[in-house]
Amino acid sequence: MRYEAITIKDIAKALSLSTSTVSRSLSDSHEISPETKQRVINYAKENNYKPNPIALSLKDKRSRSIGIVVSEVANSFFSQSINGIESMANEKGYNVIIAQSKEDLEREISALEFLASRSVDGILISVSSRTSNFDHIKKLYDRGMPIVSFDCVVDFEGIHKVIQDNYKAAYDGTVHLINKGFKKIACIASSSFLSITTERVKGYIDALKKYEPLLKISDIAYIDHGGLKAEEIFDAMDKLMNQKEKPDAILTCSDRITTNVMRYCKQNKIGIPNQLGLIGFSNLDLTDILTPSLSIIRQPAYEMGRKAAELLIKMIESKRAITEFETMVIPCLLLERESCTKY
Amino acid sequence: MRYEAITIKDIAKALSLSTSTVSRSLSDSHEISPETKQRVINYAKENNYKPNPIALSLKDKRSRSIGIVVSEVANSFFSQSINGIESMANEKGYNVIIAQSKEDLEREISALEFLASRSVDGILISVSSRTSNFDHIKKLYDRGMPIVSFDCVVDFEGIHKVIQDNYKAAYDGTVHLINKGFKKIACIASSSFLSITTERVKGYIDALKKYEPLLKISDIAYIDHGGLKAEEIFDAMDKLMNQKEKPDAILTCSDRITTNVMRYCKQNKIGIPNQLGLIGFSNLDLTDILTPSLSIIRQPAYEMGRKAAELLIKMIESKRAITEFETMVIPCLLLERESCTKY
DNA sequence: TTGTATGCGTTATCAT
DNA sequence: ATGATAACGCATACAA
Repeated sequence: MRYEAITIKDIAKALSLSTSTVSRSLSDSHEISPETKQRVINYAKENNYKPNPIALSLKDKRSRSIGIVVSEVANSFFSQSINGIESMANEKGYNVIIAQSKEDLEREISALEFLASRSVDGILISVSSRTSNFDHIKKLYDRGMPIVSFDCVVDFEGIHKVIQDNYKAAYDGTVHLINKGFKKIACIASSSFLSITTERVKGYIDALKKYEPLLKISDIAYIDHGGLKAEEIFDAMDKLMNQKEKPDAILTCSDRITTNVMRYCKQNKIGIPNQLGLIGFSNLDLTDILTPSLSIIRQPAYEMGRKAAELLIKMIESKRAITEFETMVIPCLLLERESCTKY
Repeated sequence: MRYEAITIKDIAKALSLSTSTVSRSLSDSHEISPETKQRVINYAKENNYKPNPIALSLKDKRSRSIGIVVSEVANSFFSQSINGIESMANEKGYNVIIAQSKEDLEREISALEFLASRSVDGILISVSSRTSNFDHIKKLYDRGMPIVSFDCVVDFEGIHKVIQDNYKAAYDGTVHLINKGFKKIACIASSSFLSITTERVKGYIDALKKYEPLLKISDIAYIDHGGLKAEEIFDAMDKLMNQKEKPDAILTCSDRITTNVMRYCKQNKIGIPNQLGLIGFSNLDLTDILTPSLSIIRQPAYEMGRKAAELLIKMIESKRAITEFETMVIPCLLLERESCTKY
């Protein structure tokens, strides 16, 4: 025996009114007599009337819900993003439906279809690290679905993007290592076709160039599948560390890469920073105390989530694209070892 | 210009059929001629027809979505739980709507109302650490909403619960410290009225009792507000460590407590385990390499999420409570320092 | 000021 | 084998 919510019809019957009178009373229409209005409102309140959102959705052709597609919920960056998205959505009266791509293109496509067929009003997506072709997203976008892309962004004409200041963060991080006296700085990044990768790598290279005479050649390794498997990252480290001229420091360009490089160093008894300098993108709680010397680039996950959700809802409610800008850039936070304790 | 999905009506018009014929063809009714059926199916496929889930929801009075209420999405335990919930829900054709209580009773109540009014078919909840009264949940439950409680569970007659083996994990963890030779083991736990707290503390005390002659008196500190603020945990540590007879080891009974005790030790240069033994509940990635001696109790977040979702969906689809059992207990995993590298 | 009728997309129950 | 109609809950254009 499932709970049956009270409807407008029930109220109408109880008060011997028509449904339209009840409906109008509840929406505080001025064309209803004060007494009737009060009677209805009182009865509704007493019986805890709540409009059925599904009926409203059917009528209005909108569900007041937004979909999120990320590769993995159980990832500190994304869970913090979702936190931001949820808080903004909640403020605006939307709810949030989650789907995971698990770093897999097929699953990403079906997640999008799933959300679209669930009639969300709009979608926030950070593409998987295996997504090099954006046709499935463009198709949906072209059919009119409001979409905002964040972090691992999609790149085609017109779509709105919310990103971190990847270039600057990587540049500053590299300079930080240089200032600490490291001479041969390597870089480990994600899939080479992701914009976050190319931007971060560019920041890294530009920093090296600027200080070129001081430095040995650069060394970049790419990890292709989101670094879901630790081994791929360990292999990259093996390769880097077994060279004749091995690096004395590393810039790690994703949460998972940072974590697993630390794990690698631990297992192979490579001291940080005595034997190897390290600065990495990471949103994991605890990285701040991991070693006395680790510096971290915190990604503005929460803020990005809020901004992306705000933008998406604006698009939904204006019923067409916002034209003011296309890409919103949010700065990262460089936590140097000294300031880590403030966290 | 929003994308308008094709409807049964459109198909009917295009093929000069009635909506009922189209509907029946699509549901593969035997009372439709094979030719007509094929024509409809082909047309539907070509035009990418998808039934409108909102219309179905209105008709069937079910939305094929389940709500989740947790204190905080950006928490490794809960994001892993959500991962499990999402994967199970996805398999069963449900989607997942998320709401956060932020460790606040008011927000928990409104989150529940929000979900109920959004017509989810059922709710998974882990109550906030400020929730000592379960009336708001019982009310919803008594009105017929299927609810499964997990982790921080609700306790009233009849409600299904999915929990960790809190007692055993705390017991084993304490014994682990005893076996390592620690003599005065303190315990820091969450709100004293939460079942996870009482169970864990009981495990801790029973372990101490068993080895009593060897050990000094026990020492328990409770952290009341989910440990959202690090200071509360730092204060508890100050108090513990400034006693005449300070502990030589600590059992930390939540993710956040474990993290912040580590942070406290780092800041106060307390070596683990030389100056202080430590074993703690934690699902944070990286804790495994934090110090060479840290042992961890991993909570089965993903599995709990899957089990809880499975149970909830079973309740929803059977349209009444499952009567076989009430509480499902899932074991934790004790990761001792040696085995941590296997993680 | 209030009531009646219609439509949102779908399926079930009647007809035919 | 197919079509017409009602119903799910709500809002609104149209009548009265």
